[in-house]
Amino acid sequence: MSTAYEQTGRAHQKQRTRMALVAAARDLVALGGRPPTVGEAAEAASVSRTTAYRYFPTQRSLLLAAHPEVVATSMLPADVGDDPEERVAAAVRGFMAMVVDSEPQQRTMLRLSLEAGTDSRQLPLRQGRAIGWFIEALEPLSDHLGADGVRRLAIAVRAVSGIESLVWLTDIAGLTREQAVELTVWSAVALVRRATQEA
Amino acid sequence: MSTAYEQTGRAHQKQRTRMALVAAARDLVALGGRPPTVGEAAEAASVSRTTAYRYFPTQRSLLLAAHPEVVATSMLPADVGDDPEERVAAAVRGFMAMVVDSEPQQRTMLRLSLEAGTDSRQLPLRQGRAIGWFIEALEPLSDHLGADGVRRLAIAVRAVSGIESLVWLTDIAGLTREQAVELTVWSAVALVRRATQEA
DNA sequence: GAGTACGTGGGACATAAGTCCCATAAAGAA
DNA sequence: TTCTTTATGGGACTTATGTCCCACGTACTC
Repeated sequence: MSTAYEQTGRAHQKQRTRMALVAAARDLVALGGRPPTVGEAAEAASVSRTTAYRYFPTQRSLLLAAHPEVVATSMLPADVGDDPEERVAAAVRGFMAMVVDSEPQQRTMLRLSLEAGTDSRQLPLRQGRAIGWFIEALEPLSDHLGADGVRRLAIAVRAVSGIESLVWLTDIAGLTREQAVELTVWSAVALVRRATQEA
Repeated sequence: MSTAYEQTGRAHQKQRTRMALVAAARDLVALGGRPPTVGEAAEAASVSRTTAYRYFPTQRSLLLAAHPEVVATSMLPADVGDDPEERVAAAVRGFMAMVVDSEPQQRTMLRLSLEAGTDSRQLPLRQGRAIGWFIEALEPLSDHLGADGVRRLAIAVRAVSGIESLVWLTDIAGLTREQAVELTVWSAVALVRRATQEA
C-alpha cells in the first residue's frame, strides 16, 4: 500500500516541496514554544494545507521530519585518555550539553514519541545515536566486558541521561540544569565503576 | 483570581459532581488506550460537557485528577534487612512493578506533563512519592551520608528508574519489560555502591 | 410561600487535525 | 500543437478542544 508519495514521478518537484515544508516546520519549531500547526507550516512554506497533508499525513510526522539531526560523530574531546570513567564522563557531559542546548525540540520529540499509543504504526522515532557515542567511550573496556557487556553498559548509561532524566530532575526534583547534568555524570560513572568491578 | 470552582456554596452537590467526573474519567482511562475526550467522560458521568468544563478547564486537568493515587506507604517487604543495596533493590523492584502494572496511565501522565509548554506552568503534576520510598530504603545510610546525601542519592535512584527509563529502555533500546526492570535495579545498586564507597 | 442565588444543560462559535472531492495548471508525450 | 498525466489548490466536512451566553430549575433565604 505504501509507496511514499514522493517516490513516484516528477521527483524533483516533489523533493523541493517536501524540503520547503520541512524547512518551514524546522524554523517554526526552533522559533518558539508551541509546535506549529500544519496550516502554519504550510503557509510558511508557501504551500497549501492540502498539499502539506499529502506529504505528511499527520502533524506528528511533519514535526518528526523537522527534527534537527545531530551531526556530531563523537562526543569525546581529542585529548581524552584511556580511562573509561573519564571517557564516559566526557561523553555524558557532551551529550547532556547537546540535550540542554536543544531542550525545547527534545521535549517535543519525547512528547511525540509518547503520543504514538500502543496500537498504531510507529514511525522510526528517536533512534538515538547516543548509544554509539557511549560505546565509543567504553571502547577501552571491550576486552574486559566483551561487546555485549559494553553495549549493555552503554544502554544503562543512556538510560540515566538524556532528555527524560533532564525533565524529571528539573521539573519534578527541582534541580537546576547544571545540577541535573552533574548528577547524571556522577550516576553514569557509578555504572561504569560497578561494571568494571564486576568483570 | 482562582478560588477553585468547587470551593464556594453548595459544596456537597459540587463535590458529588466532581467525584462523578473523576471516577468516570478514571474508569475510561483504565479501560483502554486512547485517553477519553471530555465529552465521553462527561457522558459517562451523566453530566453535560459544559459542566465538565466548569470543573476541569482542560482535558489535561481532568486526566490529571483521574490519575490513580498510589496508596502504598512503603515499597519494602517486611523481612528486609539493613543492607542498603538490598533495600534499594527491593524498593526499585517494587516501584518498577507498580510502574509496569499501570504503564498506560504512567505514559499518559508523562505525556501530559510534557504538554505544559514553556508559557504556563500550572497544576501540580506528577509529584512522586518515589523519593520518599527510596529515602526510606536508604535509611541505614543516613549516618554515613547525612540527610542531604540520602536525599540526593534517592533522587539519583529515582532518575534511573520510573516510567521515563522504562519507556526508553523498551521503546528505543528494545529491551523487554523484565530486562528493563533488571537493568534499572542493577543501575540503582551501582549508585548506592558508589555513594557508600565515597562516604 | 415568594424571591433570589446558583448549579446545570443546551447550543452556538472559534480553532485545529485530518479526510475527501473536484477544479486547475503545468509537465511530459504524441 | 494537442492530449494526458499529475502535482497542487480550494473548499466542504467531521471530530475534538475550549469559550461563551442564555434559559431552566432547584436549593436556600426572607
